[in-house]
Amino acid sequence: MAPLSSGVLGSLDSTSDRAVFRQIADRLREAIDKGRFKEGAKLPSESELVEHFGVSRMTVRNALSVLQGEGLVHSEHGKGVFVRPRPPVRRLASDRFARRHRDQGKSAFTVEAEAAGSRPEVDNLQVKEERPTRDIATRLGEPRKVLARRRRYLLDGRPVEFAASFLPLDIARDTPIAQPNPGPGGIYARLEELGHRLDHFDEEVRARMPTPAEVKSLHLAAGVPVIHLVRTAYDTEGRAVEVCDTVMAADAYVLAYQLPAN
Amino acid sequence: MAPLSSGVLGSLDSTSDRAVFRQIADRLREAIDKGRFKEGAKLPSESELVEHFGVSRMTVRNALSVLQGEGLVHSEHGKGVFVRPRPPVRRLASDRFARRHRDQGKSAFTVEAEAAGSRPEVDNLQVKEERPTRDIATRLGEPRKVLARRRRYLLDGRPVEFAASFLPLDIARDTPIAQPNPGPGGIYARLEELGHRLDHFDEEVRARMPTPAEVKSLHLAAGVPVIHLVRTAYDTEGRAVEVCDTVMAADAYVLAYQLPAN
DNA sequence: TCTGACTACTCGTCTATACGAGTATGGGTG
DNA sequence: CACCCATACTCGTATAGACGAGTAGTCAGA
Repeated sequence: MAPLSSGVLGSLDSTSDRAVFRQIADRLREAIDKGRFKEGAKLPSESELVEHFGVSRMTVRNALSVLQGEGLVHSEHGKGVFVRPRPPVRRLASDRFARRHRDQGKSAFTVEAEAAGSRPEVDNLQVKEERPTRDIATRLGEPRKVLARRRRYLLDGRPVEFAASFLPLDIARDTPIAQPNPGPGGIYARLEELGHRLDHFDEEVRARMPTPAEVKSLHLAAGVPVIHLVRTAYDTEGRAVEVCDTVMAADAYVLAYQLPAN
Repeated sequence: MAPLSSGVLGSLDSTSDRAVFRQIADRLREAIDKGRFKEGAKLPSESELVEHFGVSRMTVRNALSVLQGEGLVHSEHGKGVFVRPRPPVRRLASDRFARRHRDQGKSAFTVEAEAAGSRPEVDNLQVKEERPTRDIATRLGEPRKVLARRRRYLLDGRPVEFAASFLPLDIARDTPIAQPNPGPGGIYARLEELGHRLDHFDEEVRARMPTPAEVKSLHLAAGVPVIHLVRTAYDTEGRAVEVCDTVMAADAYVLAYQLPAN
């Protein structure tokens, strides 16, 4: 075990009443913030930190778990603890569903990802009829059944987003929307062809910690929240024609909106 | 110590290769999800769980820390571990800065909060001139100095949001905007009076775990992310006249946007 | 009646130890 | 040279114990 150069991490203040594991977490955080450990770099191993600070291993692990909870580091079994690299973020512009972007044969996700130099994939495609949840039913005007379209999006092999669209069955049944691939321009183009000219979208944005199922599905590291976005599409008659419920890995996204001032 | 009724929490599957502390966390999570422990209710104490599951205390604590990280529970020293209640959320509508909402004497925050039956407070008011950070300078068109207005918002005594506005000094110096209270309608009303008619806002929304400073300032519980919103205001000449950098407790907010479909 | 001490509970912190499982490396064997 | 395996490192899980500190209730004494 290589000795830890003492300059990189300070030592503890035994007179302080701050808990030892918090002091260790502070020192490591400072070192990361100051660039002494760069993105992706390996932190000293637990046993090195034990020796350096003269504490027990559980205390060191406690300190590291603080940093994990902050999303600063992640650990890899058998390898070490590493500074978590910031993944490239996908910018979602508020006009991404504007009619003028619906002319290509590819989905918005595919077009954007390729423009950004990433390799897009869509996964877990599932289309079926079902009973809506209370929330979805309320938003859609209480249809008895809905068409549900679920899919997972990946960038360069990494899952980043899980989306579920719900449409009243009387609109979507026996249309291209009920097909796995609804065709160029996506389901919004199909809705307009079916006479539901879109007027506007409502989007609700929340952030929270992921459920265990979301951790699994999106391969989320500790300390990464999710952005939960619920979009409702309205036609020109004021009817809600689709609700899209999306859960995104928060470290992979920034949402951009442009709002008029009047 | 009252015995724990065995029906509420299951027992462990010793044949499973799922870690014991994860199984305990699973059982507690299920019990919470099914409403067997309601919001604000006290979970069994650590020693009760130790006895019930026949494991060591550190294993129980490990399980509880999983639930803390998910934002499901919070612990209070000397009292117990409780199901985290969901605070009332504040809905931020995308038209909240529209001109028609700028006629009252009160700030948008105050008006909204009182309409929702909450007691609003503003805190830590600080107005000063300073050198902009790299990011702020870029967004504002590289002014040498800016006027910074910082404040913290509280609802019913709980801090929920921390906001910092930055304006180019050549716009804001020696105007009501440089006063602690800029007057009715806020700084946007003052900007328009000064001839900077507002055209639109750009908003960027991110979510992440809070820094230790944010945890302290917003009194955040473990497992609560923050929403980071950066809004840039543009006048009709296309000039960026203000950047507002806002950090919100994610469990207290939902952002609502309305987008045109064309 | 009020107050303060005592007690019994809560979670917080820390130590010491043990074993298991994943990863990387080097060296020996075929 | 290619492969396998031993080994030594990583982190993951779990035990048992100790003490500290915050909370709340009881009970005795002023």
